[in-house]
Amino acid sequence: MSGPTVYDVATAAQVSLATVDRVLNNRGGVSPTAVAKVKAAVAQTGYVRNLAAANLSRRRVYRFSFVVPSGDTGFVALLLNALERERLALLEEQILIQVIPTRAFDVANQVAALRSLNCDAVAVMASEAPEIQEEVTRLRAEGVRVVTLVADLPHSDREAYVGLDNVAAGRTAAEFTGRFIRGSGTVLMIAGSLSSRDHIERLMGFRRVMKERFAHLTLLPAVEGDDDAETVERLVTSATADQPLKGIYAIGAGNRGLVRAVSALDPKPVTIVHELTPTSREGLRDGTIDLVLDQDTSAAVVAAVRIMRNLTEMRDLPVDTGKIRLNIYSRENI
Amino acid sequence: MSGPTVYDVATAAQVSLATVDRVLNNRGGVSPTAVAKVKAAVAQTGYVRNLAAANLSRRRVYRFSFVVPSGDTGFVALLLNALERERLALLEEQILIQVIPTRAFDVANQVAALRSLNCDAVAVMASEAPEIQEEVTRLRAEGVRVVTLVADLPHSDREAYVGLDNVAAGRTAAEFTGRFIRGSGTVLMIAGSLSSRDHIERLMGFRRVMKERFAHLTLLPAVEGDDDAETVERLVTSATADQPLKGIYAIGAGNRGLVRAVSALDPKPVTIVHELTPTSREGLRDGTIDLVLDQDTSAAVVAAVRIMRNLTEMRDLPVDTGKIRLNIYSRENI
DNA sequence: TTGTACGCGTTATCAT
DNA sequence: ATGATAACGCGTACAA
Repeated sequence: MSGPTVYDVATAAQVSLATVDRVLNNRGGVSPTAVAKVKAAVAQTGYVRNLAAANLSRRRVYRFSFVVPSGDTGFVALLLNALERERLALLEEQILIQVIPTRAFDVANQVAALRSLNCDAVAVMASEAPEIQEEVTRLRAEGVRVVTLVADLPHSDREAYVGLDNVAAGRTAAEFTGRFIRGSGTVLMIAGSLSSRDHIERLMGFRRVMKERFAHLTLLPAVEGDDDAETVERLVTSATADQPLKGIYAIGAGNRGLVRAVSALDPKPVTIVHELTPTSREGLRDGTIDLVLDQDTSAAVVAAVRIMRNLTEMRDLPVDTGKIRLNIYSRENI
Repeated sequence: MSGPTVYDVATAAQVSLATVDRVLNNRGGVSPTAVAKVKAAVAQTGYVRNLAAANLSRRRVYRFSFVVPSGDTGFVALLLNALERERLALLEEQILIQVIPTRAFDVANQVAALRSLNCDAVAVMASEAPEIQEEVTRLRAEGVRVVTLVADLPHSDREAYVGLDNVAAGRTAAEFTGRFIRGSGTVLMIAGSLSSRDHIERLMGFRRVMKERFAHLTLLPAVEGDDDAETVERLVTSATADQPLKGIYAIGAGNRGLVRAVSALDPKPVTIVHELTPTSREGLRDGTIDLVLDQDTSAAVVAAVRIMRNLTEMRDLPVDTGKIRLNIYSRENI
């Protein structure tokens, strides 16, 4: 009923189970003729390996760590939630995940977190600092597979990146900003930090499309909001003191402050932000925010785990893609 | 190393393996005291079931069918591709999927397909005809679990629907149409068929938001394009003969014809279509199409399978949601 | 280079 | 109502 097994393959190939196994998992040490016989038998019987049985038998336990900034609001909160939601289901598949919170922007702390690791693979969300890159190479040298999460470390030894194509995200933001704005005017870009790679990439994409397709709009120099509500609020308020704003692209966190500032403006600027949090959702609903560009945190977690599993399993091979789809939310589709 | 097993639970609870199993999978026929003991033991030991072992042991083979219109272009082609892509991975989890192609709009043919079924569950994408609804009730009576795919049959005995929230899709289309269009003017809506529920729902949502938020735009009566390129092309051309169009919302298939017609127009109307196919992707790239609303076919297949498995497994219980996320594609994020 | 035999954790089939 | 025990299909020592 349930398909041919290794045993069937063995009989068909006239060899033993062990030989079949060696061929199937190409462990070597098998005569060419035996290899051929087994391969023929596999083809003939239509054998497909039973994953459940395989996993059970070798009872491997995967130990994966997630090193992410702590935080109980905004995007990281969503990420941590997603992690907790997935935890049990993953446990049933013998995947143990450990979440190691770090302090955002505190490189020493993040390095310490990476140092204390004891796992098969790790997903890191950290600043792009030399110390951290070094830590990554060290981990890799020790045989730990590492993937970056949300913010890439492209010049490190990381083997995969899971997250948005941030340049594309910026381009998309620009496209909608440009198409939503009536007439000409000025646009403000607020990054969280200008030394954070993902933010810089978003800025790049945004600027480029603005220049290519919406040259009638003026871009103010990008400012840093420190991912902090108060700072963001202040920046918006002071920018509007000089001239009216037609558009705002908020690249980082601190949307609570943004919403406060924007709702006080009379011709409301077209406002596009990142990450679908309770705050941005509310902003969408009441019209303060026009569009939310979101990266699905559950999808990110799932993708990261899948890549880490493939990595620790096949030692490398299939280059799994970690691109997370950019979700666009507007008032009508939240 | 790899966590407590049923055996550990049994010892801790001072009962046999069989009793533990009965409690864990609530099969009944266990004394309340035993139930309590087992539950306590589970909590105390921190037992988590090993999925691989479970799957292996019950070696159930799930037989799922997908009844979908045949077609080698457009949306169904994407769906069929997704099905083929998933097939192998699903096989490894003892899930056998069979795809049964039908002729679109040919009710007799679809009924025949449903009649010939031999499986545990089926995902149907079919017209909303009484004969089909009847067939669904018959299947259900025979113990086959049925879910609808992409197009719902809400008044049938189907147990779940996997697909878009079509009203929300229509609302979203309207929002972007309204925001992209400059000034006032008229908008054309082309459905595939006005007796197809998903299309009607999209129309509803579109009309409602247009009326609520963009009353300065005039809606032409919806026309039927029969999901056919030639027809769609003709409709667009004849509509523009009467007046210039500011916007087009194409709800069904036939985008090749749409692209041909639109690219001949000089002030190009804002054009929003459904499903990311090679044609619509190309339209996005060359500017003929402004936005593509897409439902991820892989996601739909995965969701359908998950629901069918849960359905055939737990006889009902967890009301799994089959809502597929609406993906919005523009020129900058394809 | 090849083969044998046991164990993985769960479910299911028998008895009791 | 409860318990013992045999599969399930694969990986892997260990033996030959």
